[in-house]
Amino acid sequence: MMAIAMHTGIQAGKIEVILKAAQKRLGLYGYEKTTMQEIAADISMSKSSLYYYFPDKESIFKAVIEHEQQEFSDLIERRIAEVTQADQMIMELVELRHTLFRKFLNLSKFRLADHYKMNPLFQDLYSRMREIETQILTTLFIKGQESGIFRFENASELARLFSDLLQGIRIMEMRRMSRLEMSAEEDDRLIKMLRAATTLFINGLKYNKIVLPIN
Amino acid sequence: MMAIAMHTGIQAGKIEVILKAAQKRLGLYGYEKTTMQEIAADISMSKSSLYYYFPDKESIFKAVIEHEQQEFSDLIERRIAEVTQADQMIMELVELRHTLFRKFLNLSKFRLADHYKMNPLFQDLYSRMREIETQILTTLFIKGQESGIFRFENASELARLFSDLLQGIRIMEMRRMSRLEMSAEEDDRLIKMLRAATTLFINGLKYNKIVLPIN
DNA sequence: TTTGGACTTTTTAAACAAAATAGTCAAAAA
DNA sequence: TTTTTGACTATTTTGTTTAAAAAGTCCAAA
Repeated sequence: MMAIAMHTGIQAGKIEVILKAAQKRLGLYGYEKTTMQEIAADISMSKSSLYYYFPDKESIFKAVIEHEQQEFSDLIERRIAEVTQADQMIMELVELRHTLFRKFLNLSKFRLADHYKMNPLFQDLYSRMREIETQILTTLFIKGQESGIFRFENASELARLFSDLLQGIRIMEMRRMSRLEMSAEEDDRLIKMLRAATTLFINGLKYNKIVLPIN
Repeated sequence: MMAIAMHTGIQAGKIEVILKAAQKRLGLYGYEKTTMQEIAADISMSKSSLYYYFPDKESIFKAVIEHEQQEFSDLIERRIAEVTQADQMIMELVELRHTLFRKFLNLSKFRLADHYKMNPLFQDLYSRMREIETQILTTLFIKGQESGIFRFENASELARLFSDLLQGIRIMEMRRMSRLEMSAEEDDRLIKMLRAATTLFINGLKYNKIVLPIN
């Protein structure tokens, strides 16, 4: 989005209008059930005009999701700065991450059935988000280690393990759910599971005297 | 298999021959790529004869897998009896479970891509296996609690959390793998991750003074 | 620089035919 | 009476064709 705007000198206003319309359609019908025609009609434009601002359909939705993602990263950074202890920061991260998870679930109608064969587009963005998460976790683990509350080797491996483990809980819990949506109770249950796992994980790290056998 | 044998008085010998042939084909080509014709040909029988011993294709493969499953349960029981401490038993369970996981992976060519849309048949058996695992874990957690090393509430919820978490690690790790098989290094990495998670989990339980917020 | 109408190309959907496979049955063999 | 088989039917999968929908292009006009 920025790249396009920069090398062609297109006004950002129109782009935002397009993205907003795309986001709305994405939330209501999902990627595949939204046509360029419809987006154009929503904002009283011709389809061709969309192609003036974006090279293809994918780019539009990519921009929409990247925007969400950026907002998340910023939020995390701000919130985490408010806390000083590593273990509290980790817990905070888990909470925020879950909020985003729920949001994405609504946003693009991620059902678990779609989850795997999700458009490569989403796959990419999704995995990038997990990279960001792992990155943040790594720094938090190191912070905890430096302040003397955690003991372990290889922070990034540990971060990945933790991230996988949380993702695993999400997937497992979703498999048990009614296929089409997540109820408030199911959501509540999921976040409780995540909290419990996090508590245990952090506790395990705190009092652990042995070197973990990863790598 | 037993049910059929019982109410019709069929000799068990033939049934075992069929199951052995089916198991071989299952390992080589998987469920969908194995035809009744082929199984029959392998043991110089006509297809119709298979239907004398089994009501349908599914039943044959169901019997094959149930057999594996039973062997696993028995093995677990024997091995666990050899250890006295709950935490060691849990670790032992994780190791054995991984062995079975690897075996199934080969046996029925479970790729992660198939994993979700796996035949309902396997879905059932698979989830039953996880039930067994959770059951065993529950008793082990209670045992640990009684001997005073663990502190928590609701053992069965805890067991499910742990079981999910391990399954999640498996899934996540497999997603990163080369699609068609699991190499020795990948297998090694996976079991190390599982061990690390288990160690942390157990440690978290051991020194945990807080009540976990599940339920 | 931006837009829209006419156009081409690619993807998806539907309908149908052909092939492969699961499953049935009655008669023959053991 | 139990077991086996070949000939049969039913169901599922695969492939092909065609029509429709949607993506994407291009150029002249605003």
